[in-house]
Amino acid sequence: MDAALRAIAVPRRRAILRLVWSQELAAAAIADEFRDVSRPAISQHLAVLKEAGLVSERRDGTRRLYRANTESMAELLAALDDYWTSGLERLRDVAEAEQTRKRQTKGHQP
Amino acid sequence: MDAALRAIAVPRRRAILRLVWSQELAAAAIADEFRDVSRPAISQHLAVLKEAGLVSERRDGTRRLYRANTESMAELLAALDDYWTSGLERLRDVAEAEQTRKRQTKGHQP
DNA sequence: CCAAAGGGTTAGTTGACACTTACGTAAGAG
DNA sequence: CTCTTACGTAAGTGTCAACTAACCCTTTGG
Repeated sequence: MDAALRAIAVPRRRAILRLVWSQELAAAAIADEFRDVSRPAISQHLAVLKEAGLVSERRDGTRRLYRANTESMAELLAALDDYWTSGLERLRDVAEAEQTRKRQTKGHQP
Repeated sequence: MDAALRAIAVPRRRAILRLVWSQELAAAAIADEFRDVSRPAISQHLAVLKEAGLVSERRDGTRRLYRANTESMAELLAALDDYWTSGLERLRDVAEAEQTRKRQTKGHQP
């Protein structure tokens, strides 16, 4: 959940996600939509989104087609809905925040 | 929406939000939950959450009681739900632009 | 009035990250 | 094989933000 939330916290990545929400698009087609940013920047954003499980990649020759993983997004929203009301995991979250400060670069998902 | 998303993208702030989700808590009481971080840090997080409209502040003497604004959170989730499916008319243009570019590069290079 | 409790604010540091340019790599086309 | 297309990766840079330490407001009690 942490990776997905950090991913969509960046406006540019939300815009990318919206572009590939209802159909597959090649990396170049996505990059062409953002003239104020270089193509590698878009590629890096796509890598973050893929790492967070929010988009899926499919190869077609030299091209790479991206598509939003709407299922993961639905799961994220459902998880957010439950997050605040489930008091049982409060202590775990405090501990998690503690870990974040000490080992800032490492992340893992269950 | 941008401010709220950036606010909950930080694990520490999510933990704070959960603490004040179902109960009012004073700043000191919140800070006491996080032993690995200083009180001013919590105060700054609370300011960010308040700025994003996710928590409300109430003064009681010298103390300041915070509580999560559950309505704002519901609005955020609703806005997220709509975000991806709105503005879909642009996507067709993007797809057509890609097809046009493919045809042009295949037969004619400027 | 004065002092303490509660808590926000400022200055400065540090690490993460969104970007850039340059290079590397895989898959057709000629 | 060579060239081009389509993309990712590496290295470097600048900016932002999460943090700490020190300081500065309010409010209440004696």
